[in-house]
Amino acid sequence: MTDATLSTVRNAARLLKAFLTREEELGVSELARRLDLGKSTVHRLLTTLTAEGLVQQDPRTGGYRLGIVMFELGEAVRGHMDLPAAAGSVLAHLREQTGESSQVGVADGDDVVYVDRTESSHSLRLFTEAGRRVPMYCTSSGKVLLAYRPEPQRRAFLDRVPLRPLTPHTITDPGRLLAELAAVRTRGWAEAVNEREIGVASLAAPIRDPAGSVVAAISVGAPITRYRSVPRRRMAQAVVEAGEAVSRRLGWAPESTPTKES
Amino acid sequence: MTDATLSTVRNAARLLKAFLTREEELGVSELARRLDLGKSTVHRLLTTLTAEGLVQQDPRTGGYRLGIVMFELGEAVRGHMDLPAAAGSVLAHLREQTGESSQVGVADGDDVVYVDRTESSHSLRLFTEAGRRVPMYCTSSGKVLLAYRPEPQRRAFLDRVPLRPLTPHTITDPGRLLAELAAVRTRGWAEAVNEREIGVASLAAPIRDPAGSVVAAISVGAPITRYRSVPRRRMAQAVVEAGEAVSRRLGWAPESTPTKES
DNA sequence: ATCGATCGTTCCGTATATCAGAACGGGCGC
DNA sequence: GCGCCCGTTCTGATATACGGAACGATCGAT
Repeated sequence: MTDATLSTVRNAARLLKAFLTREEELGVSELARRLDLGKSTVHRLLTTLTAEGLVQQDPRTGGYRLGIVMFELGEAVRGHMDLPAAAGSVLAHLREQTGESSQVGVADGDDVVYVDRTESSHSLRLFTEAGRRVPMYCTSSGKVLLAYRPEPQRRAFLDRVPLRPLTPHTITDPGRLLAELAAVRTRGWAEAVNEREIGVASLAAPIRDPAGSVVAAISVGAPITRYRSVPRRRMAQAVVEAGEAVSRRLGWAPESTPTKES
Repeated sequence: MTDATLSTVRNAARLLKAFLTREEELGVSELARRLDLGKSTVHRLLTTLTAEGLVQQDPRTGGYRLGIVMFELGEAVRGHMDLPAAAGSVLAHLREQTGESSQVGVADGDDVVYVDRTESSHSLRLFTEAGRRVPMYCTSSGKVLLAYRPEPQRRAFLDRVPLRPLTPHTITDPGRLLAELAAVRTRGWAEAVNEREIGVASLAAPIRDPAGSVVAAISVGAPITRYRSVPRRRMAQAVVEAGEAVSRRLGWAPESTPTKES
C-alpha cells in the first residue's frame, strides 16, 4: 500500500494531464512511454475515458485527444470564477492603453495559471493562452502573488521550490528574490525582464478580494524592445490602476488596503 | 467482468461529471448518494483527484469542487478548436445586429454543446453558458445539426433517442420532426419556439467546414416577446449570413455548397 | 446550553478488478 | 514486398479497490 490514493485513477489523471503540453493528439504507445505504463494499461485507460467522453479517438489516425466533456468541465470551473467576469473589460481597456497582451493569473500550488487574457494587436506579440501554467519565481504575476503571501508561506516556498535558471537572467538566489519581493510590496508592482524567456518583459500588479487579500495578479507582457520604449512609470501606473479596477469590481474598497502582506 | 472498462476510472469520471450540474461545491455524502457508491469509496476518489489537482477541497466547508487543472484541460481543448477563433467577431456582430444573445454549438453524441457565445445587452436576456449541453431535437441549433446529417444517422438518432416533451410544445412525433428537418434543409435555417423552455425562442443556421460539411450551428436566442417583434425574415437572414461568415473563416468557399445533407 | 443529525474521515477484511507481457493484424514507409 | 510500429486483444497471478462500521467535529433546532 503506497498511499491512500487510487493508483488507477492517478494514472488516468496523469494521462489526461499529458495533454497539457498542448499536443492535440497522442497515441497509445507514446503515452505508455511517457507515463511509464504498459501499452495495454494505457489502452484500457483510454477506452474507459473515451466511453465517458473525457477523451475522443480520432477514427482516422487511431490516436486520442481530449473530449468535449473535458471542455464542459473546464467551462464549469470558469463559470464559478469571479475573476473573468470582473477582469474582462479591464483587460480590454489595458490593451487599448498599452497596445500589449495582458493577462490575469491566479496562484495554484507553486505556479501561476492564467485565467483570462487579451492579446496585443501587434503582429509581434506575446502569445499567452488561458489555462497556461508558468512558474512563480520568474514571472511578474508570480512575483506579485508571492510577495503578498504571509511570510511563513513565502519562506516555505523558497525552501520547497528550486529556482531553476530558465534563462541566464533568472533569479536563482533565494536571498535576492526575497529582497525583490520586499521591493514589490513597497512599490506595489512587480517586473520580470528576460527571466523566464529571453526577449520577453512583463509588469504586474495585485488584485484584491473584499478582505484585501491578494488573490490574483494582472500583468502586461511585451517584447523587450517595445517594453523599453515606454516609460516604466507610465506602464506601472496603468497596470496598478487596472488591478485596482478589477479589485473594486470584486468588492474591494480602497481604504481597506492592508499595510503589507496577505 | 462487465466490460473492458476500468470501473474505478469510470467512477472517477462520473464523479467529475456530477459537477456539470453547475453546482459549485458537493460533499462526500451527497456524491455517494448520487453515484450510488460507498462514502469511503467516494472519499478515496476525491482524495486521489485532489492530489492530482482535478478537484479541490474547500478547507472551510469540507466540501469539494473542481480544481484549476480541470480549467487548464478545458482550455487545452478550446485551444485546438478552430470554431471560437473563427466565430468570435461574427458573434459580436450578430449581437450588434439583433441585440440578442447568440451562440455557436457543435454536436457531441446526441446533444449540442455550446462552445462560444455572446450575451445580449438587455436586462431580460437568455443566459447561455459556454460548455452548456442541450438536447438536439428541441433546439434550433440541434435541428440544424440534425438536418444536415446523412440520412442513416438521422434515422438512427430517431430510433435511439426518445423525444421527451420538455414543454407542451416539444415535438415528440418522429415523423413530424423529420418533416421539419426537411424544411430546415430547404430553407437553410431552423427555429425552435417554446420547445425546450417556455418563453424562449431561437433561430439557427449551419456552419460548414471547407468540405462543405455542417460541423456547427450559430444561433440567436431571445425571450419570445422580443423575438416576435422582429420580422422572422430579417432575423433569419442575419443568422444565415453570420453562419456563412464563420464558414468562410473556416476555409469554406460558397460555390462548394453541397446540394443537401452532410 | 444540549441533543441529534449529518458531515468528512479512518480502519479493515474480503473479493474482485487491475496489471504487464506476449501475441495478433493492419498500415505505412523504405 | 519487407520490416517496423501502430492500436488492439487475451490471459493468469497478484495487488488493489470496495463498502460497512466506527470516530470526532460541526451545525441547527429545541
